[in-house]
Amino acid sequence: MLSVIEILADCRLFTAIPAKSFQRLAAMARLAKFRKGQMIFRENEDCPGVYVVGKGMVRVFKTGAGGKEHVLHIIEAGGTFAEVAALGGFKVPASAEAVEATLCALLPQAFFRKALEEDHPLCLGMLSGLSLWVKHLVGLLEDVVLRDAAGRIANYLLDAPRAADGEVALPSLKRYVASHLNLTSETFSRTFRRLIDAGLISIGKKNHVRIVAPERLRSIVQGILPKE
Amino acid sequence: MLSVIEILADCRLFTAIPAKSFQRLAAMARLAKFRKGQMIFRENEDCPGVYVVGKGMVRVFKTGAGGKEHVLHIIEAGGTFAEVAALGGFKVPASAEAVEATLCALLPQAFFRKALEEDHPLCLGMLSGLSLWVKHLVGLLEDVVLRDAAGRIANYLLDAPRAADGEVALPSLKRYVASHLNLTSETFSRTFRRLIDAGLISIGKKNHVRIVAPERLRSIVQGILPKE
DNA sequence: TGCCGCAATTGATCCAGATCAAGATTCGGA
DNA sequence: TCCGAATCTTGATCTGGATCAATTGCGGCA
Repeated sequence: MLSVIEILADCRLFTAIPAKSFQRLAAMARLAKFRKGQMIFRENEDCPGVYVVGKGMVRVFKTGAGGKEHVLHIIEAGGTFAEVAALGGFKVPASAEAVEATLCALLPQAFFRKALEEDHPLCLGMLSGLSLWVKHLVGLLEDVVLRDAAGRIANYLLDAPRAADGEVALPSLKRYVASHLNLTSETFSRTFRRLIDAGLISIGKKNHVRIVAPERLRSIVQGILPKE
Repeated sequence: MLSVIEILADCRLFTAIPAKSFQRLAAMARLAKFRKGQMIFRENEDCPGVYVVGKGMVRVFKTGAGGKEHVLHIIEAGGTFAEVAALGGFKVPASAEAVEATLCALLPQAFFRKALEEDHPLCLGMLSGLSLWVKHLVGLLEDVVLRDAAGRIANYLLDAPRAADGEVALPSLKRYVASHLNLTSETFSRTFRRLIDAGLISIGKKNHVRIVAPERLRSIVQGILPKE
């Protein structure tokens, strides 16, 4: 079983902070455990604090009229969520659910804000973390607004972290990836197929994708979609 | 002619910071003037620093394949742009153009980052400013992804700042508002008309809109769209 | 090993909003 | 005041992706 310390040490957001700040964070954190499928919080609830994922997977999503969902973010080990609401002190703007059994470290909101006020390096670290998050959001927006289905998928594949063998692993259900890209799973499936048939990618085993022709993928991202 | 001090004093982002920090910012700032239609910077250029608008209007937008544009943000007096890139130290992720003759204060990037490193209260202020910006972006994303044309316009009108007489002023060209909501100006025009015909809003003079039935508008935002 | 249930694929249609194409207004400048 | 250019409106058509509807595939479990 992971400890709070281990979880925090693996978190990107906190890698750049000095040992002393780290100690203080670790001291205030507590473990939070969630079953597969369990809701962590719902849109508009008070923000409990900053969550750091140690193990498992969480999806953060907005729900619209008629129950339609849009996945804002899929967080795996080392990632954080609810930082923004904790920082700004407002209600959480989206819902979070554990996609599989998940273990998190929770930095309670009040403690966290206090630490920020007293700890300048931590503050700086958070600033650069946040600015990355904004960049990511702008990228997402760009995706949804300026690219077609093939472009979004291509962009997603090129941006995704590659495993050692050069393949990218799709996180959990394809359905969630589709929603993240604002596509239905049907369209995702069809477009994915077209990319395979065109020889741009091929599937390895079990949710793994091999990128065969990165340059051609890149041109799709730019909006040059290949004829059928 | 506005001075740097006056511009900074009117800026929301810097209202919460102590006098001393303010002085230091003012000392490093310089004025930047732009003609109507002038480009301020283009996507992927180095970030010159943080711009604070004192007078005029700036639109920040992304350009996609085939020259399609999407307006991320329209900034008027008191607003800032390029903060995120300045903070994170990366290239600007979008282009900026002066929609009308515009006067800005520019806080050069290197100075600004230095100030952040040494000035804790400033840092805290920026953090909460940034968290608001993230919230705004998430709202935009929600808009584009979960709402139809009528819902987006209704939401925009309800969120927009009201003038003293309860009317909202559309910033400059309708075309830019449409692009901000990811609509063509044709669709914007048509949908706007439907809202007027349904008696939810009415037009005052010169780009001013009166909200007649806020509750009904709100229900449209939720996704209940009124029959023709 | 065979069944059950969820996910993924595939096919057929539908629709909101884009695009194309004219007019109608508005506004700045001489 | 009038003119020209740009914006805005309105109408007709087109289309990417959504929706509806079966199948197919796969992983866990008794």
